[in-house]
Amino acid sequence: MEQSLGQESVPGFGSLDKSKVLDVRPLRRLVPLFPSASNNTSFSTPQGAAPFVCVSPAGPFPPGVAPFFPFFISPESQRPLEQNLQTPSGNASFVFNNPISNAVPINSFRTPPSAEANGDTRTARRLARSRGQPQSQSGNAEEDGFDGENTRKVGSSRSKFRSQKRTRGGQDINVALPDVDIDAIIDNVLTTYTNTFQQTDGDRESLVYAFTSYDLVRRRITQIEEMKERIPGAPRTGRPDLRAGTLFMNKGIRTNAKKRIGAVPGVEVGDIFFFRMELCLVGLHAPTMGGIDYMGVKNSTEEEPLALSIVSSGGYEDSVEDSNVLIYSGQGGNASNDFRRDKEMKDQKLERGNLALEKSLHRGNDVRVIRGLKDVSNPTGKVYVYDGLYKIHESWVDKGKSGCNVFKYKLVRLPGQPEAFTIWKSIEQWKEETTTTRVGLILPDLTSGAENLPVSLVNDVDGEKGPAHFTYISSLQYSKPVNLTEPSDGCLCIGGCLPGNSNCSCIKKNGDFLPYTANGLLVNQKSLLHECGPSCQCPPNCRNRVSQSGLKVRLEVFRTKDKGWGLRSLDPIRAGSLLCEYAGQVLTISGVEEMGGDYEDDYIFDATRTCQPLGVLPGDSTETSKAPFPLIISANTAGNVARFMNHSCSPNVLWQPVLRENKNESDLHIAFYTVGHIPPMTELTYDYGMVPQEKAYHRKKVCLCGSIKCRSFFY
DNA sequence: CTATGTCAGCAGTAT
DNA sequence: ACTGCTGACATAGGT
Repeated sequence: MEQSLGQESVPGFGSLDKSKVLDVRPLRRLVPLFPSASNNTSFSTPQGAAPFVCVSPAGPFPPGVAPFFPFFISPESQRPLEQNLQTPSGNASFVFNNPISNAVPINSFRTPPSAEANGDTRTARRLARSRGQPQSQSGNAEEDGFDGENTRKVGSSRSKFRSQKRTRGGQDINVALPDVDIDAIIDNVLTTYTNTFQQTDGDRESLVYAFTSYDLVRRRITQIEEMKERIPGAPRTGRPDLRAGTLFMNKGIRTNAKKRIGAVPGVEVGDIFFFRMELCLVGLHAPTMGGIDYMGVKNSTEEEPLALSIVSSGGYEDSVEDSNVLIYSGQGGNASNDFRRDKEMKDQKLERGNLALEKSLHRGNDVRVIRGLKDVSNPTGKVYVYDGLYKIHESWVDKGKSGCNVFKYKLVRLPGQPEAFTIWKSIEQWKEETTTTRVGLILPDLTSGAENLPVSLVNDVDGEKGPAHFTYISSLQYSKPVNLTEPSDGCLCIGGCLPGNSNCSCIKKNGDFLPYTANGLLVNQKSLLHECGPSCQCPPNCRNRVSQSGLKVRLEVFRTKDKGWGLRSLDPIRAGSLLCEYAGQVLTISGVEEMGGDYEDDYIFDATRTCQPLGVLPGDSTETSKAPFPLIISANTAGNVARFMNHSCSPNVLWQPVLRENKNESDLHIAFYTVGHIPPMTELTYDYGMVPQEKAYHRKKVCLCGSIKCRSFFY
């Protein structure tokens, strides 16, 4: 699918000699670096680019500059600074361009009832939703004891596992389902939320926390659901997005529960979402399915409904060439997408959302627009982009396909807002055109085909023609094998490892969980992740080999304003996605120490470094990453895109030690996963962390990440 | 592999 | 009680 893209879209670089290494100083550092004497080599870019040798010292961090929050930030240039301002005390000090008028509580914002009321009254029986596996013809299907009501509660006296044998395609598998207490996790999230955050509207930090925890819980529920899928008769919770949503809404782990006209505090133009429930959670758009959100607003005389936000998902043929204009169809009339009613089309009526849009046209209030697009990484799914405020310019009635009346509304984007949807359009073109005229493009693929996707190199900031040249390798290079302390054997899952299979030794090592969801998202950060490796029987596409599959999103090395080169993505990325691993040459400890104090390498990844745990499910696992043995990687002369990732004290990417099963040698890798959803063109950063012992190759550097949590230096 | 169909879901609004 | 620009999967149709 994606594999073919790489070579074909990179014309003219096949002749490049990847073995040529330019020796120039790295750029990601914030300390002044001056041209080294080492000369460039015969490597030449089409533009005759000179290797980059120097990064100007960055001045003191300018006051008032946007603090860096994880996973929401669009490129700085596209953000109005004042939107990110916060007082050090954590009090929200957002600047509202649109004063909130007539904020009204949502009447269904329930106060948290007792934990028992949280949805378990339902008897979700979604039985024959199998993916080809035989359903309950096995005799013991009914006696498994899953009673639906208590599955998620931790039974104090219950055994840790409920398991049963069943045959599947002649192969005996043992399905185990560890008890997981989602309610306890939620309670922990709630405690952190209420204790740590002010929850005043406009506090982006609490919004980010609620939002990130939501997806963590959603992934966790998904993981458990995928195990249950393989146990006949086990009750199915159904959609994890809704399930997690209900829990969060009922507990009040959400922001902006009051409806309002105009901008929503804490939500920034360009923020992306992957579920409609996420829009509800942050107060951007309340209806879980409906396309138009509105509320009654008091006029001088009476109350009238006004439109607040719309979600445009292309379901009603709304598209228009100008991406600042949106033609939106009213709601109603199309009974065809609802099986409960007849399939006839009807005339739309001027009621509900349609009436609100009409009133908003006359009142002239701002309307938030969320654009739904097909998600590249997950073709069945959608990604929602908050495209900022629009105004309704006109409305009319059209005849739909079946001759019925359809209301149409023309919305025009307010000027002066950060770019959001338009940048997506540009990216679409950049990716398709091979002879692109993109400003600042230096190389269409700096990997020269070494990855399955091209990685572009751009600089639209200054005159630098590119980073120091290095050999592009996509994984680790060992000078000699390292012996494992505990030699281990791989698993025997010939068809691939499946969730809940307690016979799989790799799954066992991960605490009986397959650490990834079916679409390859990391469920949670672990101190050490066990993937299948060379000694396993499973195929390369095994679900427990996510970090081995190469790049999945279109990455780009770009020139930052003050931090040298950086890494970003052209594609939107879901929370928990694999980004890449840290490739380079594995150094032996003794080898490094022999080099003594003179050894300087800014491309060192030392797996003994420690970071604040990130993206960890509260109450589930609070471990920080810990490698089972020392691993020092140098990407100085050979490495991959990871070497361009800058440090941040509020990162949007986490690193994770991954052990791939191998009998005789160590096969420890460092893989990077996204903490939250990341919009296109957002710089990707991780926490370089602290090192236990400062050595020659750990030089202290001044941090300019700009986060309110900034520790001011890193290694 | 793209389009259309099926179906349970849920928050919110309307009655 | 009713509504809806869901979301995941299944099936059908196309190249």
